[in-house]
Amino acid sequence: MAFEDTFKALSDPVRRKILSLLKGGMLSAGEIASNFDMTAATVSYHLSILKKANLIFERKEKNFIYYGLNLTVVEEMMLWLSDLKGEKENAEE
Amino acid sequence: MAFEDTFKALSDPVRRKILSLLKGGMLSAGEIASNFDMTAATVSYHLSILKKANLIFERKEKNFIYYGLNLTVVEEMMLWLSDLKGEKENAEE
DNA sequence: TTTCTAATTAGATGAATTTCTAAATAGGTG
DNA sequence: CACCTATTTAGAAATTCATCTAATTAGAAA
Repeated sequence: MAFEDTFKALSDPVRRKILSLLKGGMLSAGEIASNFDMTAATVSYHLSILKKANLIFERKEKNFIYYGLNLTVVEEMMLWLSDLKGEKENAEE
Repeated sequence: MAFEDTFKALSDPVRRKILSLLKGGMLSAGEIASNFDMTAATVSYHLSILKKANLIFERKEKNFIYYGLNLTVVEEMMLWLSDLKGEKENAEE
């Protein structure tokens, strides 16, 4: 839910791969899980972390749950990173 | 040393604060540590993780060790993040 | 060379993370 | 309703992580 959570969420390779998968469009929990060599429960755990970090959203349809990318928080991360770089060239402290 | 390590390194608030401190220029391990409420040993541990992730470099001088920002890997992270965003608008996959 | 200062390494410990299996929820279908 | 399918939740085990204290390394200075 906070900045902190976004960085934490991105720190795991499984979660980064989930986000990459979702670049192609929304996918159900099961479709996502089929890309990994781990149980659906474990993937569900990772989805919950991405959801808490606001990196994905869900839409229920029938008895499926579809997940999609939410990129608004990614902007904030990029701002933080470019600030790290920016001050070097401009040296306007 | 890898992409993985960069994200992991950035996932901790102490380490992010260290990077922010270094925006102002190089600092010795002791100067960095004085900004935190933890032992120098612990800060040293965080520095070692940032170093492994290639986010900082060190220069020894007298019996001090000065640390400075290394921003080349930050570029890679930003590319990864903007790719996440990029494919949405262009939809060229 | 002995001592002081700066910093890291080693080892221990508690907390957080990732994973699994088993059970629970919940929406369709016969 | 009874059952099937999709997914999550609960609880436990294994691993990783952040932190501390104590010891070590290494350079500077007396």
